[in-house]
Amino acid sequence: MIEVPAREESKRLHKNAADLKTLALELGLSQSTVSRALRAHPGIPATTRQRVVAAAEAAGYRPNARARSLAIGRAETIALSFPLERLQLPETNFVDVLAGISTAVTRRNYSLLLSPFQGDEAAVLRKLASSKSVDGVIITRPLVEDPRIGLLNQLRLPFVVHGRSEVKEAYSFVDTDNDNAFERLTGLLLDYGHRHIVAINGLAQFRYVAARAASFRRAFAARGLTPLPDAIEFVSMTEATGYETALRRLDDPQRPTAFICGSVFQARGVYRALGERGLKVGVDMSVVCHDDGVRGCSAADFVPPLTATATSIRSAGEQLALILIDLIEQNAPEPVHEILPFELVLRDSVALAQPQR
Amino acid sequence: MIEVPAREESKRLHKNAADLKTLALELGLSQSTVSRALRAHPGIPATTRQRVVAAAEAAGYRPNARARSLAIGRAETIALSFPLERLQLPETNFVDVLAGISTAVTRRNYSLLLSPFQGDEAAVLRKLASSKSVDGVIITRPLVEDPRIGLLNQLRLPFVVHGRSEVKEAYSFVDTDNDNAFERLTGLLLDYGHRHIVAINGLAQFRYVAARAASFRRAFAARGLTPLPDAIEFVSMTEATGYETALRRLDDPQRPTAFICGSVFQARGVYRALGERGLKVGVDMSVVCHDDGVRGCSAADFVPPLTATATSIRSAGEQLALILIDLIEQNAPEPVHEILPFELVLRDSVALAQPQR
DNA sequence: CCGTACCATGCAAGCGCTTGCATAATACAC
DNA sequence: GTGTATTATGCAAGCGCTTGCATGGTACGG
Repeated sequence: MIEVPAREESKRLHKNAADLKTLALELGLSQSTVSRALRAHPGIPATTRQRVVAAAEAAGYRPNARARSLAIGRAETIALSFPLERLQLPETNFVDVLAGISTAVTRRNYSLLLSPFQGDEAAVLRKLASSKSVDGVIITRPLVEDPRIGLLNQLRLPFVVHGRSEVKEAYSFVDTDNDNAFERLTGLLLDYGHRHIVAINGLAQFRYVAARAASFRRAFAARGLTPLPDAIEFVSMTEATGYETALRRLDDPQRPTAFICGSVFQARGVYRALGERGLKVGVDMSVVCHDDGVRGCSAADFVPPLTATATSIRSAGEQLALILIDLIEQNAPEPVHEILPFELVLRDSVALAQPQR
Repeated sequence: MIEVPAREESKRLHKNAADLKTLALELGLSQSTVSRALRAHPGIPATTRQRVVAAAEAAGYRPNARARSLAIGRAETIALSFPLERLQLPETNFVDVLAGISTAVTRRNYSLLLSPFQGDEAAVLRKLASSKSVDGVIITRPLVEDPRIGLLNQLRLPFVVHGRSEVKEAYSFVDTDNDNAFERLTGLLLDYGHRHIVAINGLAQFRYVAARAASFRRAFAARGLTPLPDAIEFVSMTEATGYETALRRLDDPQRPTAFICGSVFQARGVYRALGERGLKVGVDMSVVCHDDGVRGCSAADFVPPLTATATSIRSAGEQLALILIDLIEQNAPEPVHEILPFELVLRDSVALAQPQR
């Protein structure tokens, strides 16, 4: 029996036991037992566990995360690596992914470290790996041949990619079904009789852009048709480029009858251009879009409402985090590949193609 | 002289020295010296330092952040506590703050932990404090009487508030100059002859909302006028509420001649409502807005462009992080109060009030 | 050549937690 | 009553770094 001095007793009331040691002392137990009790290790009888848990709660004790992570060799933290610009532009997709990641990370009792970079992402990844500040990392926007995949494999830092790359190495990813979404949108316009369709796509370096371009052509091919050689525009995903591109194509003597946009932002720009040229969406011109936008900047709020393929970017974020944590905890020995479905939401932005003008 | 076995030598080439110990061994120095050299402590001669730094770089060595933070008692990490919804809605302000925080945190060689909550923020803050995962926290959207301030002071967790509260306790904050911005906008409309102005404000529980309401009245008072009793609407900061509120006020027999909005989102809703009622902004009706929006959803892109007060939310974020880190590192013993200026950008959304209808 | 400085480096004790192994205590079988 | 399982708990060695203090070595003035 250990004599607990009265001082200790009063201490318990006054200050939160910040310490495993103090807590153990107060309970008259060893640190090991207390530690194991808190983690519900087998071999600790329920009565002891309850006593310990109650005391910990009363004292407001929580294990020091730094010490714990040093001891167990894991930080129970993952990082999201991203170019800082994705926070500067109104990249709602990114924010949506972030929301999904946050949710899942919290649910699994992990923490999320934000790791923005400007310029040299590889250096940041190297630093994350060698300083062991996180157990794994999520990377986004893979290039067609993305060097980060090789690097991370070599650094042995668990990672998951949002999107796919064409590299031969093994890696886990979560991606939306771009391939079929763009094909579906294109098919829709073709079935409405449109032939001169302009696809406002993203920048060619990204894999998903290539995938979308291919899907576009596939939809034509499936109907025994061929798009015009300059049907696809490879530009950035902003309102401004959507606007400029649309304007340029509208002023072309060969004016298209429909636009497919890669994002709501581009679509917003297209709407603006059409407005300026006095063309009514869904009457004089058809517009569709991949990416439904997020609440408040949503395709549904366009005037007229925009027909679009919607995917839950948020759940992509959740999957990314969950898969990464599984990878870290070895629950998933094999690389995981997940392709999320999309949904086509018909609204009022598509008209039957004019017979001929 | 220590005999370094050949194996060690080859090891150096093959695998990155993950360890202070190994690195020290390779250099024939003690851990202390290597550690101090890397941190550029005084007392380590330059030649030694260079040798050590070179070896560390060659080996790709970076101190284990977990061990370091345990040893120094700091995590060199701060958290941003926020309600998860702020990532779900297109809260561009929030993202802008986040961008600013990210930038500053990175610049100071700290890390940023994202700490979203749903429901009980106090519990999350308590956990952050007791598990010592971060050295400090940024909180946002203070209430008029915000209990978090007392809590954090009591937990002795350094913190900075984005915005102000009315609590008596000491705390550091960064805020925009809401007080004067709303007054300026109101004054502008009054000077254009408007008298029946509706202010679409935020929810009353937030301190900045109260501040804006007061400024609104102050502008009237400064001209010997009084706003109508129901001039101020306390609603949420979304497009939908902007729309609904505007519609309701437009259909009121006492139709206002001008609207002031608390955010671009509300303003977007107002524009939509006006469109539906066939009213032309800047001709039949005047609209101004506090908050310039961010690129791509900016007041400048409205049709017609929206007159607004602009503040750099991003630099608010930077200040928040910098101040917090100073607080943590004791560079700022006193609470810091920073009020950021705004700028009034005149565009085309304001007309002279009709003589009388 | 000695004493005092000062310089360059090392020793070892933490930081607070986890965990393999050991140990005391109890239960059970015979 | 003895031997063996089983149970409940403790010991102590880390995890990899920092840092106060100690130490051996060199420089320098007298």
